[in-house]
Amino acid sequence: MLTSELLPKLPSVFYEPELRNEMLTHGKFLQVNKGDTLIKEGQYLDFLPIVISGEIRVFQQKEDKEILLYYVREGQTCMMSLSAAYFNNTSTSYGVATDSSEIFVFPTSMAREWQLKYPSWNEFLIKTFRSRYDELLGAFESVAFDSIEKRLMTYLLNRATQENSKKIIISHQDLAYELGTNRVVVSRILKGFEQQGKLKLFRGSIQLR
Amino acid sequence: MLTSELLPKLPSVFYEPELRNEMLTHGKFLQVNKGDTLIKEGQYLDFLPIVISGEIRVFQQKEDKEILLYYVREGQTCMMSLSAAYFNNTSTSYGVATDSSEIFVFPTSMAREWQLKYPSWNEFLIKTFRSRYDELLGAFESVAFDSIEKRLMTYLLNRATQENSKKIIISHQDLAYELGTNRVVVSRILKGFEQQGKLKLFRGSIQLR
DNA sequence: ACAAAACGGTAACAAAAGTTACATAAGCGA
DNA sequence: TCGCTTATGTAACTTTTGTTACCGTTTTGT
Repeated sequence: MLTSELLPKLPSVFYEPELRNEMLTHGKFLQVNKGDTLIKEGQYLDFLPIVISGEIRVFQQKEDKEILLYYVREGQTCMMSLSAAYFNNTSTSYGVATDSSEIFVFPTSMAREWQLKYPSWNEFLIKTFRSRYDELLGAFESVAFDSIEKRLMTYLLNRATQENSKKIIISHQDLAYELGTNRVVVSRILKGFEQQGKLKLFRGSIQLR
Repeated sequence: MLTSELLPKLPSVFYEPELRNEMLTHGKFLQVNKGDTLIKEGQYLDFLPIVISGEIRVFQQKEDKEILLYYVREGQTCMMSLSAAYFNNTSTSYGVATDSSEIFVFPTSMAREWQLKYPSWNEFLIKTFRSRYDELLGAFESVAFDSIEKRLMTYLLNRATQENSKKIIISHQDLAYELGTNRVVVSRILKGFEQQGKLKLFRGSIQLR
């Protein structure tokens, strides 16, 4: 239902009142808990989610190895859902909430309709495709060209920037998951960084300097 | 100029006569030679190319290492051009003709206009985004999860399928470039495949069984 | 025909990353 | 508090991949 208190919650991209009304009519807000799986490989997606608050971690998985693709944050939607929306494909990635998050979902069938009706929605779609593509390309380059040592430092610096804090709260094991490598490898490299004075290690966190 | 002999040359995606007319009015056909570089990293793109015949190889490069992203073939356009068309970005990939090819180019400024005017063009754009994304994701997975041995075999099998021939004409050095590795590594693995009876090696070509 | 370039084989070694194993310490729940 | 789980440290070893060097053969350009 369209109420004045819900309206402000949709990202400002959707500035056209008419589009906002349609979104609120056809979609709904959902609360997801930390650790909830929103998208699984092979899953058929009939809804399209926009993140209102919180964060969704999107990654690839194969056997027991996983590797980070990107995060979906406030006002963004995810690529797999989008493309599934257009081609009735199933997802090939996983999406898990890293925090308790609020998302807004609506039927994929609306996405195409709106694209023709609302230039702002169309713009949003193209922008999403583009930025997700760029992020994936970045991840690709990093995996294809960089050593694990470099990827690890890049990850830490990105987190620090993103969270605006030099203290990064994560275990070595989880770092290994993010990079698609092994805990022992991560511990080894981190210890090296510490000895070079680049950071300080604590149980469960890393202090960058 | 719009002539009846040129009309059939545009891919059938653009079935709307009006769109075809516009394309032919604003764009032109270009002949490129084998080895010509169409797109360079950092290059500003003010045209959007559609491949009519031949093949464009799109890859990433960093220092002296390069690695294949995908090929642009008949009726397709490339992601970097597309996204550059929409956001005035420069390219971060390279595009080189693997054969003498014919491409159709038109100003990027038209792409946005047409998107609102012609559903078929819009469809083409979204489809391109989607399929390029999928291809990139495939390349990512392969680099992230597979050994070079597996990637090499996958590459050969793909080529065989694509060209509908079990004889693949390529040197070890060029195979190494495609996979972003070293010639000696490729020779070593290929020799192993040969000893396992999976293929037969010739100078400049590989015969799959 | 001749020299130069391209192609492939292979050895020997180096570096990067993954694996196994075991140890200590910190936190946590009953 | 006690026992279990999680987090980390580290050694020793293996596997994978990359590097350098050198060889002979084939192809190509002039």
